[in-house]
Order: sequence, then structure tokens, then C-alpha cells
Amino acid sequence: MAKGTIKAASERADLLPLISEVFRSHGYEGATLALIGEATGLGKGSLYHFFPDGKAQMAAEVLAEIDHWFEVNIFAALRKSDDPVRAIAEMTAGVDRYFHSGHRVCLVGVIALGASRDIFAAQVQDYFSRWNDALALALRRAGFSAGVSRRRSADALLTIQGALVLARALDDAKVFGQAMADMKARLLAK
Amino acid sequence: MAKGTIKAASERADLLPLISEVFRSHGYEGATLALIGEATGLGKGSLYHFFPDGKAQMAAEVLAEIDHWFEVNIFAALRKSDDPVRAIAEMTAGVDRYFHSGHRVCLVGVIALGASRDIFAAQVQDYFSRWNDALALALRRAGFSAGVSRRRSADALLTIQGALVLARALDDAKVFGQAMADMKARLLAK
DNA sequence: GACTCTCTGTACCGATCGGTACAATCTTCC
DNA sequence: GGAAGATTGTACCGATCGGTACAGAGAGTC
Repeated sequence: MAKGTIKAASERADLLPLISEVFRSHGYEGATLALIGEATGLGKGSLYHFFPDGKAQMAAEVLAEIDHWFEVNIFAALRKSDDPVRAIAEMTAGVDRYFHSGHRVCLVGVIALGASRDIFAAQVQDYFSRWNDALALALRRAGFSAGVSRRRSADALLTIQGALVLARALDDAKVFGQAMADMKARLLAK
Repeated sequence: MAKGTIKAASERADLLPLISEVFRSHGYEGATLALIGEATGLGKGSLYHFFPDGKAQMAAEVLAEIDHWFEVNIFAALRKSDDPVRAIAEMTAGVDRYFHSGHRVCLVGVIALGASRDIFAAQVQDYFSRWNDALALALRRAGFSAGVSRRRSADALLTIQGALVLARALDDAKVFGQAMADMKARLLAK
């Protein structure tokens, strides 16, 4: 086993984060089974044992896992918190953490832009619209009108996505930090 | 010649827009020579006659053409106009036109996010930083401080990119229109 | 008409793609 | 220990990838 990985990840759950990074940095079509095998330390035999439907299943499960992370760590608080201002502050902190302060790219965004979008359109749309709804709800509860809440919510989501694109394009993570600060201020502005 | 295309584009210059759309909708790795041949009505022989270095050259020339379009239609006015407010208004109008009101994706952004980013990093960075500089200059001339100008400029660029991502993810071009209106207001706000 | 140069279609190349088949192994439980 | 199931490596599949070779069509020039 002279592979680059320390140890084959035997648990199925341990596999997804590794596969996730391959999709993230190569896109759906660029993520070959060879790369995935290399990243996980697993051969095709094992990969197809865990994911009988192959690459499409891997991507779908990775997307589901990302969705779950945001659901638990971001959306839930936005929906249920009795302190919406704090929930929004936690959202920006969580987003900054998740995207490694702009060094990590958003897989859902990558897929939305790519050719594979059609295959995962439903999952992608669901992810963003549930985020959008949760954030708008928090803004409503913070006292803003329905229209303002929805407008600001979409603005925040698109700011995050755009900041990731521009930070990567300019190879300058400071762009992301500045954008997050601006976004936060804009969300709760009088 | 039972191809789907009306007529083979004989002029080299006519080829680039067709190839551009293939890269746009399939990404760099997803844009196969078969697809490019189909879109242009040209076989490999012709393709490699016009672009001896193959796919990478095609993408580089497409990027150069996009760069040139923005240089002429957007950046130049931003830099030289004696009416910066009008130049900025023209920029948002031009951007809206270019991206078909949010229905068309930004190829430079797509490449920035993809695995092919490394190959075209210099071109991608140059495109965005020249836009950034030109817009910041216009804002300075409109009376804003250097810091505010640069901050607003980056914000505008990232808003455009994010709006394109979110509009496509939600399959809702209205998101783009709203974001452009917000961006314009924010650029020139007191 | 023959020479040139541009342009094109087609056959082909080795490499790699996603996916399958399957025998060998490792676990687990009795 | 031995049966049963989970897990694995490897060989292999047809298709397609980007790219090359090259013969010949087409157009212009003398």
C-alpha cells in the first residue's frame, strides 16, 4: 500500500469529505475516478462497493452532506433563534469558517455554473432557496418588511458566492473577508 | 454535410463566439473537441488548422476576445470618461446586455472556479484586476476616497459574479436584475 | 493546365474515461 | 475451524478523450 494517503478510510462517512474536496477542486467532470481513488486510498472495487451508482451517486451524497451541514449549522438557527441578530452573526461566522476565509470554494456554486448543473439542479436549487427562506425569515423576525427581507437575503447569498469567485480569481482572500464584513453590515442596516 | 449547423464559419473571427459558448456551457474540461466541432461545423482538421495548439489555444483566444470586448465596451469609458457617473451607468447597462440579463454565465468566472484555473490564472487575474482598477478610478474621479473607491469597486465585481451564480442556481434571472439595481445604487451612494 | 497554398475529412494514435466482473481476502459469528 | 458476508485489488470492457498524419479538395495565380 505505497499510496499517498495515511490509511484507507474504512468508514463510509469518512469518505465523503475526502471525495468532496476532489469535486471541489476539479469540478464534477474533472473529478475522475482515478483522482477520487487517490484521495481516498481506495480502489475502484471499494468505491463501487460503497457507491454502486458511481460518480453521480458520490456527488449527490457529497451535496447532501454539505446540505446537511448548512442545515444544522446555519439554517436551523436562522429559522428558530429568538435572537435573529445573533443568528445572523453566527451565520457569517459559520460561513467564514466553512469557506476557510475565502480559500475554499463553494461546491454547490461550482456545480451550479458547470455542465453538470442539469443533473443536480434540484439539489442545488433546494439548497439555495432553503438558505434564502431561512435568512429572510430571520430578517423578518428582526423587524424588516417581507420585501426588504427577501431582497437582503438574496443579496447576502450572492455576495458570498461572488466573493468566493473574485477571491479565487484575484488570488486574494482579503476580498472575501471584506465582502463578509460589508454583507453583515448591509443585512442589518437601518 | 448533414450537420446541425447552417454553414461552416469560414472566417476565423466568426469561430470564436461559437467556441466561446461551448466553453461557457460545458466548462473547459467539459468542452470536448467533438462538441466544438459540432458547434462550429468544422472537423478536427480545420480546427487544428486554425488553432494548432488545440483546446488550450482556443480557450486562451476566447478569453482574449472577451477581455477585448470588456476593454472596449466597459473599461475604456470607466478610465477616460469625464463623466464617471455616466460611465458607471453605461457599465451596468453593458454588463446587463452582455450577460443577457442573467441568462448567460461568465466564462471568466467559470474558469476561475474550475480546475483549469491554473492554466489561465494570469489571464483571469488580469481581466478582473483591470476592471477593478478602472472602476475604482472612475469612483475616485466621482469624488470618493481611494479606500472607498477600491472597496466599492470590488463589491460591484463580486456582486455581478455572485448574481450570475445565484440566478443560475435558482433558475431565476430576476435575481440578477435586482442585484444589478442594488449594485448601481450602492456604487454611487452618498 | 500545372503549380501553389489554404483548408478540410478521415483514419488513426495512445491514454484515459466511467463502469463491470470476479476471484481473493478479511471479518464476523457460530 | 468453517460458513457467510463484507471488502478489496486487478484485469478488463467499449467509448471517448485530445491530438497527429496525411491525402486530397478548393481557390487563386501564372
